[in-house]
Amino acid sequence: MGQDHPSSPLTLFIEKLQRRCTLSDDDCEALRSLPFTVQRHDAARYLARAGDQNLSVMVLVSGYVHRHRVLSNGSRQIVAVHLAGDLLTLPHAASRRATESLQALTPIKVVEIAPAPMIALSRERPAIAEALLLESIADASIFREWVINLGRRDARTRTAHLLCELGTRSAENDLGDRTTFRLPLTQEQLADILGLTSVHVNRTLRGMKSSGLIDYGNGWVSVPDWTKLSKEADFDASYLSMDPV
Amino acid sequence: MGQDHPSSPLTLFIEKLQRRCTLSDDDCEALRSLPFTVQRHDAARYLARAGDQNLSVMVLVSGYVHRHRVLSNGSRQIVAVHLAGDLLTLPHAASRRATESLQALTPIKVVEIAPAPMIALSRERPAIAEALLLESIADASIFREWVINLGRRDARTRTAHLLCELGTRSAENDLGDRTTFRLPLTQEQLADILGLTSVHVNRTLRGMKSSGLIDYGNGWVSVPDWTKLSKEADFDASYLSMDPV
DNA sequence: CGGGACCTTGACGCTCATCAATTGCAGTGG
DNA sequence: CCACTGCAATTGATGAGCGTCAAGGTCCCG
Repeated sequence: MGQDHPSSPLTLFIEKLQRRCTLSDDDCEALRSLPFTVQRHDAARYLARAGDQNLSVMVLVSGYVHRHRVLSNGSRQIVAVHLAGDLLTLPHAASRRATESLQALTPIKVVEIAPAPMIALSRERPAIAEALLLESIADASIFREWVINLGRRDARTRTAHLLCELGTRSAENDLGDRTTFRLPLTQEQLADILGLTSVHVNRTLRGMKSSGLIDYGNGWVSVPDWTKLSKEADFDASYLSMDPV
Repeated sequence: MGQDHPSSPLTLFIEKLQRRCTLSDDDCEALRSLPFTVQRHDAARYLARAGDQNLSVMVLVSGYVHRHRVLSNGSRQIVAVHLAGDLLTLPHAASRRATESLQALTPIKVVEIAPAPMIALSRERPAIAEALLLESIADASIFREWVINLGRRDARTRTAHLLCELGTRSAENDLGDRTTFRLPLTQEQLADILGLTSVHVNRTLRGMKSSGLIDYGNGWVSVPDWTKLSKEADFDASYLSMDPV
């Protein structure tokens, strides 16, 4: 369906893959010429629900998406935040049944690809299979960092760390500067990422604001002094960058 | 240069891969005939340290290994526990520099493979590339579950959930029954998995023991009533099993 | 101008951390 | 065989960090 020239909706995604490994022009062209559709969705729309089966492959073209689970005690935990350029459906490639839900945070555009051609392509082209593996490994690296964040950092450090990560990833995905980035999350959603309550997130953000660590409001964050914030956050970006340092 | 017949040290690993996707006899044979060495290490020995570069590919043949990071405030978080049959070095395949340390929990045997032949093999054989991708996705699924565990479950539920996971994974890796499995972790190490203190882990385990939820001691756990434990744990094994349900 | 998200703030309580002993147990060497 | 050592498990007392409950406040939008 959609096939913009010169910039396909997959451009951000392909550039992200190329930052991790080398894809030939042929490989990129093959990706771009996969049959796909572009879907638009409103904020809060579910792209998948825990338990869903037979999902298509989805790449986020613009906007923000989160992945979460609601527990039997009624609480919710967000396990991932996706930015434009991210591949959303790696976790669904292995198990038939999704274990978490995908939901839009903002109005979004998503590319949908049928699983079969995607699988066929990655079998034909080792470079693409490799890129997907590296993508999955990069995701896993972020999950492990979240485990560390939730396990061993207090509310303030934990919050600061999340902001550093999102700033860095925004910059990496070409969404701007790491010191000024969009944060389309309510304090309740931040709480569900950080394993806190919205009340405590509120106090924590307020504290960071009054210390001049961050400037925050209206869905945007700006960081006056990146070094200061990343020190408070115990943040080391190396878990995000896959290139040789 | 061990090359046992009929059971190669890679048997457990290959069987695990085959549970996730189909490998032809040729594929398996190709894996088995990769040049490798078998290393033995004592408990507490480091296989890799945060910051290390150029690591070889390692598969755990027997024993237990954990992956952890020490934070600047001195605390430690364990982000993974590996059982016999697990591939240990997927995270190192992408970034040159390890972000966490790998350390033996018990005396272990490890297969080491040079990265280059492994990479070459996965480029030649799409099925092997696919198996590695599925392995990585399965790992990531466990990490996300740990995020949920740390973020939104209290000490008792969280501990119960970990035990359910380790029981299930032990059974999956052919190390026995899910209701009676080895747990070669001190209470301090459990605390570093669960984001708690060893004191609190002690009280929690004690509480679970006196409720008859588990029987625990001497590096072993046995579960009198699996249904009861998994209810307390809010445990749903589907995040571990990659097969169609 | 009214309703509905979301943010903000205060008072209070509980889970879990901290600090500090004590006990048990396995290994080691005299 | 029995001190000696060292690590892990256990227990108690106290307190901090964060949760809970409840009540506004603010802003946007119809």
